[in-house]
Amino acid sequence: MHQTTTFSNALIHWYLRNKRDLPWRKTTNPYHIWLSEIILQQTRVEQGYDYYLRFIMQFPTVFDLANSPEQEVLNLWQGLGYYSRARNLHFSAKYIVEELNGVFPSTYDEILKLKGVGDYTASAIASICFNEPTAVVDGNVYRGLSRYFGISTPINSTKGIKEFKILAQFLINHSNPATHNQAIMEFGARMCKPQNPLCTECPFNESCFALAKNKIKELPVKEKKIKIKKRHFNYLVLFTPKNKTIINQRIGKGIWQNLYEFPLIESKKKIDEIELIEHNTFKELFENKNTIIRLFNTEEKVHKLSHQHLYTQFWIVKIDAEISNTTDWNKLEEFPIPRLIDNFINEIKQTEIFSTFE
DNA sequence: TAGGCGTGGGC
DNA sequence: TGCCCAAGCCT
Repeated sequence: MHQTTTFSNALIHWYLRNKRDLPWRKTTNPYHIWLSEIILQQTRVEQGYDYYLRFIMQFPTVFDLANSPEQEVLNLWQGLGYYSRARNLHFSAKYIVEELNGVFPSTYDEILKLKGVGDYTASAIASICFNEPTAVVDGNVYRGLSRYFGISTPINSTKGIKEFKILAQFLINHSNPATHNQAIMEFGARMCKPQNPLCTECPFNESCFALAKNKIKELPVKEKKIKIKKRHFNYLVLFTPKNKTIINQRIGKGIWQNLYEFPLIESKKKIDEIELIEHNTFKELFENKNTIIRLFNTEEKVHKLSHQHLYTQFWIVKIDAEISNTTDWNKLEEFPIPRLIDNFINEIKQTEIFSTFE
């Protein structure tokens, strides 16, 4: 017990002198901490920082979040990725308001029931906001513990997940779990980094297993590599005489659920204009219409997701008459759209294709 | 349970 | 360039 207290005290001592000044570290409001934790899942601080400030601004309380339409939440989340986080955030806000009278749950077990909240996030909120001594185990903690103690159990195996949780729980400082948890994560993020950790200035460098055995680069161990799927996307980008286009919402499972995009034709491989206009989706939209088609990008634009590479062609389709179910080009910003589409829109707005309609 | 789910930065 | 990684969770 003495040893573990020493470990935590050294950690906290380092943290108090080296921690970054971050907005979510100035509050213990569970709603705010919850927002920050969801935003920061699999996301760097620098990337999530502005999103956090905008969410606090636009949805100051859980009631504001619960009472907004999902589309507004997704719109604010746009560009951050892993959009199920935003959908679950909104779902859980409604649950808190409707089932819990707007009172944020105050124990690990109750917090864990929120959709989108797993072991890590429940531990973080319970410790930071309610002083419950439940240890957080995120990527930083896996790395720090596996290196310092020399644990080579794969961190993404069932066995490893259990093992590291038990160790982290053993090490936690019961008199100050909030600071301990934030300290061990900050330590992994800033000192025991994945590449080029700062071992020479590390407070644990005299007793670190990985440093002593020269195994910094081998730890932590992660098993399996994901297989990248290749897909070919063809977007039909309509321009009508009155500056309208068509966008659809993605429904069902898969990527970008509930976000919007141009009409999509997916193909097994790269296709040309002949194959495009023979496709049913194209016919349903434009058969018997006067169309002028032009491929916007001669090289397929490759958009890389964590599990898929999207080889994308944007087809400009101009017609000479208005049709139904269109959206004004100037109102696209009201819809949540994936980065790939957003990038394209910003690009085309700078071309003569767009300016001829202005 | 293993696979699916975004985006951006670092080397 | 290609690969790894980032305050994970859901099904």
